[in-house]
Formats: sequence, C-alpha cells, structure tokens
Amino acid sequence: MEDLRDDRDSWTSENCSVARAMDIVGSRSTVLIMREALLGTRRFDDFVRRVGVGEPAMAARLKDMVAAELLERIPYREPGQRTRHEYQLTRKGRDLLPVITALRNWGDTWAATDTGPSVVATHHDCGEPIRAVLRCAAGHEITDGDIDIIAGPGLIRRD
Amino acid sequence: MEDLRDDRDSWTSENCSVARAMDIVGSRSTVLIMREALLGTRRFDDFVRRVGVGEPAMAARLKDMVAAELLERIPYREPGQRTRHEYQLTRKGRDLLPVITALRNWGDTWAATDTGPSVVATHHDCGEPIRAVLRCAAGHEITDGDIDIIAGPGLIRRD
DNA sequence: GGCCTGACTTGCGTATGCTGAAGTCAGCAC
DNA sequence: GTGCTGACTTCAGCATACGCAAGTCAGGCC
Repeated sequence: MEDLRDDRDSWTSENCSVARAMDIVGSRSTVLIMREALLGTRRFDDFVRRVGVGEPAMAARLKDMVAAELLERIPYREPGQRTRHEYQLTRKGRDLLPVITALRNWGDTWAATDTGPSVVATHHDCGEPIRAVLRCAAGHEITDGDIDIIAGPGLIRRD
Repeated sequence: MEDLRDDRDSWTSENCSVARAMDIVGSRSTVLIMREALLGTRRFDDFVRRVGVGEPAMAARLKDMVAAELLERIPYREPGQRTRHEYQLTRKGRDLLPVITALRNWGDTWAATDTGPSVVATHHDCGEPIRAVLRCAAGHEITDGDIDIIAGPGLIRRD
C-alpha cells in the first residue's frame, strides 16, 4: 500500500478524472450556468439574464451542456402559450452540487467582499449552513495530513 | 426565512462567490497545476512534465497563481546546487482540496474510462476512500432536497 | 573559460470564448 | 395577415489560452 506521491515519476497523469471533469465543466460560464440551474432556472432568457452572458455565448454553452448530458432540453407548454423548451438538470448535472458548493465555500472564505456572502445554503431540517467537507467511507472526517494516494485500476505506470 | 429560489428575480448574482472563485481557478491548467501541487510537486520542470502544458503556458499560469496567492515562490538550495525557486502551496491554495476532490469524485463517476480511476485518495487511519460530501454545521449529512437558500449579508436586491 | 542545466522568455500561429448588433423563425393574439 | 415574443442564429471583432521552436540567462562543475 505504497503512497504514489513517494515516486511521482513512476506513473503518469493520463487517465485523470480531474482533467476529464475539467474538459466538461472547465469554463467559467458553464459553472455559472450550473449554479443557476441548481437554483432552479430552466429557461433560455432567464439563464441569459441571471448568468450575465450574451445570447450567442449562452446558446453555444447550453448546446455543449446538453451534448455533455448535464442538461436535458425538454418541450413544455404553459396554458395558452405555444410549445417551448426548457433545460432540466440531469442526474449527472445535479451531481455537480458538491463541486459548486466547494467552490462557493472557497470563494466565501478566500475571495470574499467586505459585505460578506450574498447567499447561504442551509440545512432545511436544522437551519445550519452547509459545507462541502472531506469524509472517508467509514464516516471519519478528514484533516489535512490524513490522506494517502494509492493506485486505482486505471493507473498508467511508466517503464 | 424565505427561500431565495422562490423569487429569483428579486435579487442579482453580482457579488457571487462562485463567480469570484472561477475568476481565480477557472482555467483547466490552473486546476491541473493545483492537482499536482496537492500531490507534492514544487518545481517548474516537474509541473511542465506532469501537467502536460508547454513551458510558456506554465510560466504564465504559475505567475498568475503566485499573484493570486495560491502558491508562494520560495528560494531554496540543495547541497552543491545553486539557489533555485520552488512553488509551495499557501493555505489559500491548500484549501482548494475539497474542490479538487469533488471534481475527481465527479469525474470518476461521470467521465470514467472503462479501466476505472487512476488514483484513489484514502484515509490514512482506516484505508477507506475519501469523498467530498455535503454536511451542515450540526453534522447532518445532506441529501438532495434538504437545502434552503437564504440571504446572506452581501445579497443585492433589486427594486 | 567553457559546458551544462533548470528556469524561464520571445515570437510566432491557432483555437476558443466572449461581446454587441442585427437578423430569423415559429406560432399565439388580435 | 400583422404584430409580438421567446428563442435562438449570423456576423464581425477582440482577448485569452495554448502549442511549438528557439533564444536567454545564471551559476555551479570541470
């Protein structure tokens, strides 16, 4: 059970999940669209207004995100209106909530304005603020030096 | 204690911590450099080789990251070598670990290769894998619909 | 004094992401 | 059929990020 950091040059970073995740959600506007989608936004013009990017950029980004299966483009019809399309979160998209939450926590701490955070996510049952924290599968909270990095099945070794 | 999602257009997303975080760590290579730094990499040429970006891009990115105080450029001297500089994580940089971990978790689940993940972070004490999860300050684990979004002190209302 | 190495810098060319202004298109309301 | 609206598309034009190739520069080693 050797720690991979001890011999960092014996393995490569091809097949890295962080890199593949960044290929999909790596742009600023994609993350901000996810922020809005997780707050409940679904319609094109609401995304444009609330995220603050132009229509052409939004159309391109939404198209990418539907192709990446973060969002689904679904027809709907309000009474007396014609059929429109809305962008609904998929499971894959909704699973980005820990990423967005971790980013928001970090921004609140390290890129704060002097006014403090604009919004706070709280636990519905008890009202306490929510944070993204590290836990092992046994339920232990992780503190800074407690981590080992070990090989997974997809590790590519050199030599 | 109204939920802000109920009237999304009564407030704006200026002063958003997610957006400010993305302004600092929003590019693919910045995240991959953080991944390497968190694995212990410190020297310029190691970053170039392990992250897989060219020297000019790496020099520019490291300069930005030092300016953003994610890394510190520190002189050091190995015996019999001349003085060099290494890039050490600051507290601000190290605090991005939950973000990187959440991204890695998501990539492992939703952007996996058929070989499985290349590396796994485990708890040193018990060996169980580590994940970024959502918890409230009272220690409750958060499940999907359990979240309220409430106003913070920095919220900017419309009208 | 010349070589070597690590850490860059300079100088291209290309790709992507964005903006702003204007145009398109479908279909309900009148 | 004309207007209106939401949801785009098209068309410049710009800034950033990146790649590759080559050049620079400092200082210990021989």
